[in-house]
Amino acid sequence: MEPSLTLNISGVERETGLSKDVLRMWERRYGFPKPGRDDNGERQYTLADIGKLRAVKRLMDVGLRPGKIMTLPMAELNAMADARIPARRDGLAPALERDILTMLKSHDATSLQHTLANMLMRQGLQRFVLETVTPLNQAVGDAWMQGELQVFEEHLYTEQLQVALRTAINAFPRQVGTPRVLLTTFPSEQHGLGLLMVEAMMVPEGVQCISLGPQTPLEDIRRAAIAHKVHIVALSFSAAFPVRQASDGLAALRRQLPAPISLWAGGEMTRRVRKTMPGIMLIPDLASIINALRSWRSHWVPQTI
Amino acid sequence: MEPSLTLNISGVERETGLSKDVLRMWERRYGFPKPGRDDNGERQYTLADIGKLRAVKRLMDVGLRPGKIMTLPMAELNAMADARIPARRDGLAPALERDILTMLKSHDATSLQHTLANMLMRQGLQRFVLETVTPLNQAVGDAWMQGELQVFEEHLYTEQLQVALRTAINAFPRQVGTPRVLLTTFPSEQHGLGLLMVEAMMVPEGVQCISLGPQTPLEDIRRAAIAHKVHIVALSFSAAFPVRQASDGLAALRRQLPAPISLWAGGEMTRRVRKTMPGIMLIPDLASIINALRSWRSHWVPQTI
DNA sequence: TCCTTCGTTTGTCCTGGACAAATATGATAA
DNA sequence: TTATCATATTTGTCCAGGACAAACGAAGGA
Repeated sequence: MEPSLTLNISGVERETGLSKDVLRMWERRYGFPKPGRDDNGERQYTLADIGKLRAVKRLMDVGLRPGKIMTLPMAELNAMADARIPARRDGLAPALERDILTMLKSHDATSLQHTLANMLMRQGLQRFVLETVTPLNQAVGDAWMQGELQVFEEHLYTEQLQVALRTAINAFPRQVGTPRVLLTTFPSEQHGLGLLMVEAMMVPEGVQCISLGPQTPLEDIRRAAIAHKVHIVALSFSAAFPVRQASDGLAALRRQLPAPISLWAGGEMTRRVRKTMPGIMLIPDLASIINALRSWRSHWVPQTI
Repeated sequence: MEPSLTLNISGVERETGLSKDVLRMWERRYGFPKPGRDDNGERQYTLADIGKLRAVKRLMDVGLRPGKIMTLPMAELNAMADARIPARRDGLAPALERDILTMLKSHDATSLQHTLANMLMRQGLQRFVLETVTPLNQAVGDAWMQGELQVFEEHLYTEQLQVALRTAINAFPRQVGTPRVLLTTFPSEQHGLGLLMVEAMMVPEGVQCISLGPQTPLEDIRRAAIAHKVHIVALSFSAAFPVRQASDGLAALRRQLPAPISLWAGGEMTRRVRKTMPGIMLIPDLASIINALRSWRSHWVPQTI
C-alpha cells in the first residue's frame, strides 16, 4: 500500500504542464480527469490520470481538439497516435534512427555518445545538424508520441545531443566577425536545444553568437541587444509554443527594438504562423538560416557608430 | 505613447515566477501590486510593478517576509538588499570577483570566456569549482540582489560558465568505474548549473555520471535509476526550492527506490533542512562530495547481479 | 539552552461565473 | 468546383471571495 501514489493539482501542473485552471475546467466540462478528494476536499490525481493527460496533450500538440479525445480510453488514444505517424513506403526507418532508438531503449549512454560524436566528425557540424539531428529529433519525437520512449530516455537523448553540439561549437575559434547575433527564447519557452542547433548552424558561417540561454524576459532581450550591439536578435520557439503569445511578444519586442536591429524567429512553431508580421523574419527550418544570413549580408551596409 | 507597456497576470507570472494566485492574494492583503484594469476588467501590470515584484522576491528568497516589505518603496527595498550583503573587513572584493563583475557589466563576453578558461586551466576542474566558481556565484548572486546586474547579464554569466564546465568535463575520458551516479533535478527545479558543478566534482574522481539534465518527473527518476543500474541517485536543489516540496519528494522517491541505491540531495536548499531524513544523504556543499564518495566506496561491497 | 505550545502569517486550493480568442461550420460569391 | 465571409461552438483564461493547513515567530516551561 503506497501512501503517496497520488499528486495534488500543482503536482499535476508541474508534471504535465497543464495549468490548474485548465485541469479544473476539463473536469467541469468533460468529466476528465475526475480525481478523488482528500480529507480536505482537495483533488488527488492518480498516476493513471497523469499518463492519460500526457497522451491527450501529445495529441493536442498535433492539432486534435480536447473535446474530441478527452473521453476516449487510453487504448484509443494510443491508436490515434499511431495513425498520426506517416508510415514509410518501405515500412522501415533508416538504419541510424533505428539504432539510436535502440540505444535509448537499452539505456546505452556510451554507444549513444560515440555514435553521435562519430556522425558529427564524419559530416561536419552543419550537415550533422541538418541531415542527422533533424530527422533524429523527428524520430525521437514520434517514438515519444507513441509512448515507446519514457520521459527519462528522451532526457538522456537531449542531454547527450547537447554535449555533442556544445563540444563541436566550442571547437570553432571565437569569431569577431559580422553579424553579431543574440540568441535566446521567451520566458515561457523551456527548450534550449533549438537554440544550440541554431548556434551550430551559424558559428561555421563566421557569425558571432551571443547566447543567453533560454527564458530571457522581454525587456532584458531589448537591453541585451543594445548592450551587446548585435545586428540580429534570433528567438527560438518549440512546436508547442502558443502562436498567439509568440505574435504578441514578437510585436512588442519589435516596437521596443531599435529599427536597425533585425528580429528573427525560428523553430517548429513558426510553421503554424499564418500572417506575416512586419519587421520580423520567420525562419521555419534550419536550412533557411544560411539563406537568411546570405540575404542579410548582401543588404547590410557597415554603419559608423 | 507605447500601446503595450503593460502585461496581464499570466505575463507577470511568466516574468516573475509568482503564481496568479499569489499575485491576486498579495493585492487583496497588502494592496500591492495594484494594477489597473483593461476594458474587460482584467489586471494590467506596469513595468514598474514587475521591477518591484522582482525586488520583493529577491528579498523573500533571503528570508524576509512579504508582509514586512511589500508596502515599502523601492528605495527602501534596495537599501535592505544592500544591508543584507555582509561587508568585508577590508571593504574590498577579491580581484577576480571584481574583474568578472566588471566584464559582465560591460558585456565583454570574450574576456569573460578567456578568464574563466584561464582559471580552469590553472587550477584544474575540482579546484576551479570549489575556489573560483563557488565564490563567483556568490558574488554574482549578491550583485543581482542589489540590482547591480540585469537579468540578461546574469544569463550571460551562467551560459559562459556552463560552456567552460562542460568543455572541461568532456575532456575527461568516459569512465566505466564505480559508482555509477544518476544526476538530475525535480520537475519544478529549473537550475541546471548546480548539476553541472556536481558532475565537475565527480568526474575527476572516476565516477561514471549519467546526467538527465533538469526536471525529471519522480516516477522517471526511479525508472532511470533502475534502467541504468546506478549505485547513487544525486539530486540538486537551488536556494529558493521549497523545503517542504523537497522533503515530500525525497521521501516518496526513497520509498520507491530499491534499497541498495543511495539517494543524495545537495545544493543550497539542503542547508535549510532541519530534520534528518532516513535513507537520504544531505550534501550541503560541494566539497563534501569528495568525503561522501570516499565513505560510499569504503562501505560498498560489489554485488553480483 | 532547548523544546513545546499557541497565535499569526502566508500560500494554495476551492467553486462557479463570465468572456474573448480560436476554431469549425455553413452560406454565398467567383 | 474553390475561395471568402459570417455565424456558431469550443476552449482557455480571468475574476471574486471564501476556506484552510503549513510555516513561522514569540512566549512559556523543562
